[in-house]
Amino acid sequence: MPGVPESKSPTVYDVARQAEVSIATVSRVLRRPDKVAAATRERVMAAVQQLGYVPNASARGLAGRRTGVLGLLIPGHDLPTTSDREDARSATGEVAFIDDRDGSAADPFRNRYFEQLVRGAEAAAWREGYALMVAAGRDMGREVVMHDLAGRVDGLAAVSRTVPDELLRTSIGRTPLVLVAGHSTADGDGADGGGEGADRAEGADVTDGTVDGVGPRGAIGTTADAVRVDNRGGMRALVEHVLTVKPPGPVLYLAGPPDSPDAAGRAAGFRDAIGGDGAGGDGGTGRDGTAWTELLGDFTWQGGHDAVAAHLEQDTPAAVIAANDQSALGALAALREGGVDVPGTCVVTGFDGIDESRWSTPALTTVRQPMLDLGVRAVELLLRRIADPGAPATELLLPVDVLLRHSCGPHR
Amino acid sequence: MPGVPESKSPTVYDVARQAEVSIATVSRVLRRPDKVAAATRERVMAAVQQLGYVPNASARGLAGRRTGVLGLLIPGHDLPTTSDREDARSATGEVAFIDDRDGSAADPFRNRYFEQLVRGAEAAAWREGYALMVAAGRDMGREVVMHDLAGRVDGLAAVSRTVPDELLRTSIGRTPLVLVAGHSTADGDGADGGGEGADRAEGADVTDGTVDGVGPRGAIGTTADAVRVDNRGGMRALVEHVLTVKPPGPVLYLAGPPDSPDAAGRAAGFRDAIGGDGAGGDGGTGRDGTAWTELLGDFTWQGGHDAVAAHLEQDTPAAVIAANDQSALGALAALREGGVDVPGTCVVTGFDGIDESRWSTPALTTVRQPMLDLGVRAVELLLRRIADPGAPATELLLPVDVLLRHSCGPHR
DNA sequence: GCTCTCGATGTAAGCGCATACACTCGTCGG
DNA sequence: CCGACGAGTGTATGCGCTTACATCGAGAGC
Repeated sequence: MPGVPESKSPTVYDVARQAEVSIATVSRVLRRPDKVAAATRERVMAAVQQLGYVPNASARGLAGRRTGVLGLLIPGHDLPTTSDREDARSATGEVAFIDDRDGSAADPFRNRYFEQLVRGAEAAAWREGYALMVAAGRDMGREVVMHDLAGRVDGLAAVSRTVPDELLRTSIGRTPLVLVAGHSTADGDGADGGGEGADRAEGADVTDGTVDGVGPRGAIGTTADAVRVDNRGGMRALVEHVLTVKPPGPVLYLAGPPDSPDAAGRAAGFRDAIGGDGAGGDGGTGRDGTAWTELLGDFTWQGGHDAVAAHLEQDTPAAVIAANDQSALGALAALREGGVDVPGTCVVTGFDGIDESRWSTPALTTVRQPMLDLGVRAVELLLRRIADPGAPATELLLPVDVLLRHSCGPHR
Repeated sequence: MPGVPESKSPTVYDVARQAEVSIATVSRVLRRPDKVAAATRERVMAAVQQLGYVPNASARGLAGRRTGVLGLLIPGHDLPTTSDREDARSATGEVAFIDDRDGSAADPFRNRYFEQLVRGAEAAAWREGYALMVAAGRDMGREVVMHDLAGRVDGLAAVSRTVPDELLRTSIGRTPLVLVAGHSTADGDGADGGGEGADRAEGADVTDGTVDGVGPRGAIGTTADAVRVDNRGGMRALVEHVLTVKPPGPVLYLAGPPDSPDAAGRAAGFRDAIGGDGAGGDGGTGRDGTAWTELLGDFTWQGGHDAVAAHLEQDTPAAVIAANDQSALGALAALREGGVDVPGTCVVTGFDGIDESRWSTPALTTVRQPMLDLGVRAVELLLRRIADPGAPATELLLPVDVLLRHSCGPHR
């Protein structure tokens, strides 16, 4: 290519020569323009433009001892569909016909909330002058991912349980770390089992280096910051609302599996709201006199359906509070089969905000995790930690969004 | 903190000293282990472990003249909800009650396919030893984003129309670039208006530095690689399928707005499939004798509904092929109102694969863009370009997925 | 008129790593 | 027994930038 200076990218030296200044001045113009005389500044800027100079981030990172990059580790696999469908299809290069009559093929990443997380984190990072690097935790080579990532970033936000705590601790080394409570069905959080008061729902910073090990903060828990979602407070708020709008009559709480931290947090929220006696049992009378019963579910449609159907044999509830959407949808079906009008006779609520909840009949009132916010807060926490590595571990408890829909009747 | 070596991160020098070798050997152990004697290698690895050494990516990038990072630029805004809901909410720290009876609040990023794109790109990048950096194009400071990004990555994949072509060209400079056709409703592609043959649908590489300027490749088009989605081929395949399963009777094509490249590509696909005469008009007889009519829609529910409702006054179609899902859903409603059984009397198809299509009654057969694939291919193309900067611009046309659902009856 | 101060700019020393090249020392063919 | 060879390792340089420090002038203060 004769004549065309297709050469290497220009460097500060090239700019300096062009502008007839030293490289230090070039650097100053770019980093702290106020430290340079206006005339000089303009001369340098002109040279930058003219040469199409783009600062080399590696060099900057090396010299400045910071990369200006934050990492976000989300759950994921190794191109799950690539080796199967994708590659096969692409090889033939033909349109694929997919039988989606059961709705299963619609999306390989159902309820894909991570886009929100990424966007929130990216925006927050950018706002503070950082770039965002994303990586998916994979089954194979996790150490490699982590190791690699750790060397590239100034700090790392990891969706909890994406990689084992153990690995986090060893691979990460000195890299600031923030744990992010992930999608509720994919991990545990909200296991706020202790005796904390209602103020935990206020989203205030809770400084604690000694949380009891439950939840996403295991072994590493005591040394890492974390952003969590307030399952308990969300359920409490939801139930309090339901109590004001439901028809007169008993309340049914459709619990989740006992070993799920999510289920535990939500159950605690329910008890907070219903109040009264029976806090330790499976039923009782709430502080406002409302009778309530707790049924054991397993987070599945069938489980919710069967439990409620069985219960209908003996009693008709005025409200079914389910610990998640799937079981709420099952309950909805059972009520329909039992001829119970929803929301006229009985209101129903779910938890999680899965896509299906929006399209059920009636549409399900549910609770959504603030994924965008999670991303934003995680980054904010991370930046705070980077700024002050010595600060005590902080836990942020984010309030949820309650989505009021038809299944709990007219609102307000 | 006395005693605790909370010092800086260890470097190759520390490892070298610990293992009693030179830094070159340490580097070799990490980069090309086969070049080092087994005993030495183990000694070094032990030191690495012991010190918790993590290579500094900036230094590596500087010395190696490559960052090992690819950039992905997706459309987006500046925390759209942050300054409003998020910040307001977080300030109070309380659970937000959102009236979602109309379904509008369910998700700030409806039909958010970008998670797929990111995952595909990330996985493909990782597979080749690269990390992925994502950035959202924002209204403000685009130059800054681009400039910054350009200095950080070895190559950049940009969803087309995320930033102006102009900016791409100037900011990017020498950085390898691949354009990615974005979500169909957000940008244009498939404007394969030229006289290309059916082979364009085969997903083969199409080498052309001289595409007519339509579509995402504007001024910069002739110099950048691109990955596109085959709207035309997708519609053609879909229509061919419909012709084999529909009841006897005429076909209605519900077109999109004339100025949309998407609409143009899909209309062309329809004509490819239906064949016969009338290729230039708004109706005719297909090559298999099927009568067809084209109605002008505008991609909206109402437009689809009204057009079909009006048409029903004079004729009952055996198939309604809509240029997108929204208008297909409108058509579905009009048919229901008109007492036309779907899919018994008339089959219906959409295009785009929006969430609603899955939950309509009957569920809508539609076409989905292979976002995961798009991400994978974009990265592959990018890597190819990085490897051979001098290669002619390549355009990849990806086949779509047809999601067969109840609205087009029993399949096969 | 001379020193002092301070703003503007230049000089030069790394930042941590990869790698070309030099060097050492067995091994092997002759 | 000697030189060529090659595997294994060390030395030294530079990647492009930031920044502490030195330098230089031009007013300000006396």
